Amino acid sequence: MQNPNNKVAVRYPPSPTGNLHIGNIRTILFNYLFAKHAERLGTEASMIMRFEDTDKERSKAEYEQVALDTLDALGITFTDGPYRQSGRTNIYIQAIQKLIENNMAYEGEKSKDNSEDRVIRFKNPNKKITFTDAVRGNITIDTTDFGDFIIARSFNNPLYHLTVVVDDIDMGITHIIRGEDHITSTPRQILLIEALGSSIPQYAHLPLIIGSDKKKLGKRHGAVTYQEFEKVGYLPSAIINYLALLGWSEGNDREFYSMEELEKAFTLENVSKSPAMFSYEKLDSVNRHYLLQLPDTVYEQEVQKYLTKQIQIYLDTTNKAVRHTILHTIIKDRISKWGDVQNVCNTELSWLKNTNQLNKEKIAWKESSNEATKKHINNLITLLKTIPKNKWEQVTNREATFTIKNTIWEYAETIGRGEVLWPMRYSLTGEERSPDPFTVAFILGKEETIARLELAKSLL
RNA sequence: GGUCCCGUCGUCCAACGGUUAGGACGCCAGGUUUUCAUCCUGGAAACGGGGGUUCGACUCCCCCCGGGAUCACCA
Repeated sequence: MQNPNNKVAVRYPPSPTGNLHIGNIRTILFNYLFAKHAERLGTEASMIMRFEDTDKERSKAEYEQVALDTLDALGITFTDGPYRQSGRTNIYIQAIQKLIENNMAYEGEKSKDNSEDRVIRFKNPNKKITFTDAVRGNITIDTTDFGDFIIARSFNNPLYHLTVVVDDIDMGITHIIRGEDHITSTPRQILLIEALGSSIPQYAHLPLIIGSDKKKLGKRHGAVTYQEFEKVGYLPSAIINYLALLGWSEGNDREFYSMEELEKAFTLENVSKSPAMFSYEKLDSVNRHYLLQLPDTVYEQEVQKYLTKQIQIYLDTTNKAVRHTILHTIIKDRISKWGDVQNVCNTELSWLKNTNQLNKEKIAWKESSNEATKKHINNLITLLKTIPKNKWEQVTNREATFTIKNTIWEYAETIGRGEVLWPMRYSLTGEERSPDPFTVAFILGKEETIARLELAKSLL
């Protein structure tokens, strides 16, 4: 653990060459959690936002804003920045000059493109570097293989390895927490740090998030940027919770954590070493958990944004109890994320608009005869007619559903539930799958329910 | 191919020398007011292989095998 008097500084260094994807976010999240955890223990912690945009060809300002918005949406904050490497060229030039003066770097042969620039190479001392990784322990790599690697295209065109090192030193970064894909480049950065006369920070290399093919998660694995997840309708709390558990656990079987709880529990020691496969199914299930915990008012407000136009219009014309039943009982039971709402509207609620054609063959239950079914429907009509209209259309709660059920139940039990209930449900919806017949009848109202039953009866 | 990293159910994580190897997702079965969904209960499902060390190894060591990352004038 950190000494309370120590400072801790981490950085979020995306390069704005595309939207933040799930791997970037997980790395940033772990940096954030590490810093916050230290802070809770009394250590002064700073999180530095830094855009690494030295690749002028691919970097775009719009991506920076999207990245900032993404972190904001997820509740991941930073204390310094955002900095931009493109605006810090002078610092890099100074570093390059210092290296050249100290005979640790030199101008190499002419750049291979058409410019007049001469590349700057680092004079590799060719030695073995051992560093301690907070996740994996000691790692030793011989830097001889790297040769005199290039650190800048020209004096005012520094390259990645130089800029990260200079920035990390300049910004006082104490902990570099990044993806496992950076392990091999760590020694060459350490070489640079030593040449610049600074001390080596603590490293922690996180296991990669992989796709179902076990390869590093990327575009070809489908939706991987936050924007895509947002569009499909995942909750930030679910994404955070799921991502935190991809490559980390408290050491027990706990499954759910709020951001605050993560801040309290997170330690680098509990980060796992092996890669983690991303599972949309598991994310769905975590998301459903959080969806169910939303307060009714919040849920209703959000779910409306995803309703189909027809359902929205329908809900505007109906009473409170029906509206509540559709939103909370029918839809909520069938979605794990907002993006599922539309599909439920189109399938499980298709019967609301009364355009479903009844297939005569499907009205009767299994081996049941049309004749018997016709009789049951007729009896149902008789029973249902005994329910007063005002009782059917209870506006305060779903009591009407139970009234309908109670009225029919004894008959259904006597004859056989399937024999009676299937024809009723099918006649009302014209669908092989739908909510239960009592709920459907309640929503449809007395007149419509009886009309549909009469229609089905006439077909038999 | 060189170098480096990793290796517990299909997947995500537990068990850090002694457990019937545990939880979750998914899957299967049964149940809960007919169907679908929800919910409940139950079930199948793993220590990559071989040597050691030890009274005792998933846990420690070595070898093999397997998977991945990285080897840019990208970051």
